[in-house]
Amino acid sequence: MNRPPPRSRPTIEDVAAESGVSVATVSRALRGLPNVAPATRERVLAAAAELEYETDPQASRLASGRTMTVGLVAPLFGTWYADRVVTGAESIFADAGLDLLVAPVRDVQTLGTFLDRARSFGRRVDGALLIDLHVDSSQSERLEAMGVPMVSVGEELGSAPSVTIDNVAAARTATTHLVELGHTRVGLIGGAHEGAILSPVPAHREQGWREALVGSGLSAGEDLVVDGGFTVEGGAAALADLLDGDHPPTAVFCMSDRMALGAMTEAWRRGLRVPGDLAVVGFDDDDLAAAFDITTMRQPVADLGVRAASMLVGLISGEDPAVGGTAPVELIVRATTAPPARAAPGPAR
Amino acid sequence: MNRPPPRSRPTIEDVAAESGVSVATVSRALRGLPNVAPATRERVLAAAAELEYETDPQASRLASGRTMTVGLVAPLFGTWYADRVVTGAESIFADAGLDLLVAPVRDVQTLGTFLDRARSFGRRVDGALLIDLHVDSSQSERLEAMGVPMVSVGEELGSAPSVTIDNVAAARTATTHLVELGHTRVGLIGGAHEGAILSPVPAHREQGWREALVGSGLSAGEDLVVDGGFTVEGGAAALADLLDGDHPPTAVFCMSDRMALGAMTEAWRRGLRVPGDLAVVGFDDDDLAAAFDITTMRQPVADLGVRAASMLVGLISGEDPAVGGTAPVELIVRATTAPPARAAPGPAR
DNA sequence: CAGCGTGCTGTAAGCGCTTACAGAACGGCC
DNA sequence: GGCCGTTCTGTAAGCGCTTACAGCACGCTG
Repeated sequence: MNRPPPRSRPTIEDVAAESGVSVATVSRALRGLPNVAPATRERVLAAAAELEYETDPQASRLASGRTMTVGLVAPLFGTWYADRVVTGAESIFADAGLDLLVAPVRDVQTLGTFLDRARSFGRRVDGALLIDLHVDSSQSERLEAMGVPMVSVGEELGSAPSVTIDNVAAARTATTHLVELGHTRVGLIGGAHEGAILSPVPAHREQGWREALVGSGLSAGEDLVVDGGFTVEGGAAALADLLDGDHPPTAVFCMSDRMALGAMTEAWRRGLRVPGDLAVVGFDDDDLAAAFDITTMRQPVADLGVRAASMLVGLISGEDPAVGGTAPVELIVRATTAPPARAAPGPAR
Repeated sequence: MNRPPPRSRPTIEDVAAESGVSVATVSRALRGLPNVAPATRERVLAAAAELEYETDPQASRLASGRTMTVGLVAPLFGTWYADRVVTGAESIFADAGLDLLVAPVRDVQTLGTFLDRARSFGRRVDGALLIDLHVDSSQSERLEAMGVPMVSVGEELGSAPSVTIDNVAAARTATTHLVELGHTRVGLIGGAHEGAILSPVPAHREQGWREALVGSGLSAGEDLVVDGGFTVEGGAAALADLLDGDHPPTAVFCMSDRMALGAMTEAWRRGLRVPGDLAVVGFDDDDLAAAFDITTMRQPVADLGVRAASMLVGLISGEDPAVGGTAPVELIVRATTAPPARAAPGPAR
């Protein structure tokens, strides 16, 4: 079936022989532990370098009980969000010498199969980063079965510390921006996450939208709320619904940039100008927001990754369970917001 | 019967004791090896189930020399392409009991750091899947240092077998589609991959475009070729260049759907109708192509992932090095292509 | 009935590290 | 000088599996 490695690699014993010390000392020297005389350490390091020795990770893992690996539980590929989080996190993990084992979880089904083998997964990692993952309480219990420290990014998740943003405040800021421009009918394009697992995040954003409107004495009626499914097409369809209503809005706050883009294309198709006839605010500040010059709420996603990774590394090395954190969200005003045409009639542009 | 061992996790020895056989037999039974009497196997399985025994992966790896892990080396993390490939590949790997270790390689720099530790990475995996990764010959050499079987997806890569598409033929098909509609000036929006590592793929697609035009006696001049950098913004800028030229095209073939989308928005901004005033063909059939109803060349990306993963699993278990494969590409005609307005004047629609 | 292949099981030697514990060398202190 | 604390180093016992090899029982064959 399988053949052993082509050439026998040097073992720790070879290094010990080469440098004239015991394997224990080599192990200590190589790992930078104290209680090794500087001269000895140098000799060991030289020998290791000369032999091109590299510690066997499997042996080290078995002996130490540490896997030196962290799990990434996420809809890892394909989403801008997870990508940015990982971008931020990976260097932290790399610095800590931790490998990245992924558990792609992209829908209810893959989540189920993951949860089924959570215990097994837990044996392969020292900790796990849960990205944009929402589970109910029974699933949360199965998650705990992993038996390793975890940190959640983007969602509050059971007892695990989390790194998130204040979605209510962010939505309030976005909506207030539109209100301050003079809009009095501000639609909301949101929805449940497509994963079909109900996340509280959309609800929080809706709450922020509502607070901003109600606080200004404006309507936050149900006729202003449409589900866009967090997709481009959904955003387009949602705006169509909104515009076909009795009392269409002059502005919309979308819970994602992709939906904002969808809404914009629907507006264009109808011959409406953005922002002249319709102001649009997105959420995320992803690559498309930049490409289409969309006013949006910028999440410091890479930074969330950094924070979460640092926290996880801390937990793994036995530090006190941190309380989690909330990162700031910033309004980025670009080309898709302006006062309503009627309120401030001016040159077409 | 009832064991009150306050032990942490059960070991294989516990299972052996419980089922009254030796650890060797337990090991064989659990792994489905032959030479185990059916009755014995059943007894072992029952004992393992009762004790909730699960093989320790680290110990197994050390003893067997197999890591039961594959590496995922992907340059454009978070891209639709890598996402689809992994989606296809993961179930194959899961079925083979292989874990997924990722090496995010998103630009020249991360590629460099990865190559530096390629040897080390190779000790942690039994094989590697290289997604959309292009390297020059010296880098290719460092890749080989991994010392494990590899399969490349999307790019020909040194001596590793690869699973790709016929980019020349695909581009030819796309361009021919436009020519057959009656277009005589067909622009090309392409470019090098953003990774700044030169890939032969764009060159192949350009060749296909050229072949189609030249074969029909049409111009394939340099003034029809613009670099769009494989981004939405780049696509928009590229089309702007094209349209500002002396003899603008009535159709463009874009090497990616994202650039096609960019081109379309630029056309819209100028008041041009797609496909009426400008026909557009993209490449990939990614999520945006569907959302914007873009005519495009569909790559069976998930299928590439499946093929590549299967091939890699084969290689790992010592099968003959397969020769790689070429997957079919399909023209998906949607709403962005039509005969040129002048050639076939018709209802505005 | 000796001889032998076949099918199953057990013994035990690793796999290459980490780490508890013991030992050695040394200097300071009473 | 005896005693003790410090530092550094070595010994060796695992970590929990896999697997080469040996052994054994059995049924056939000649």
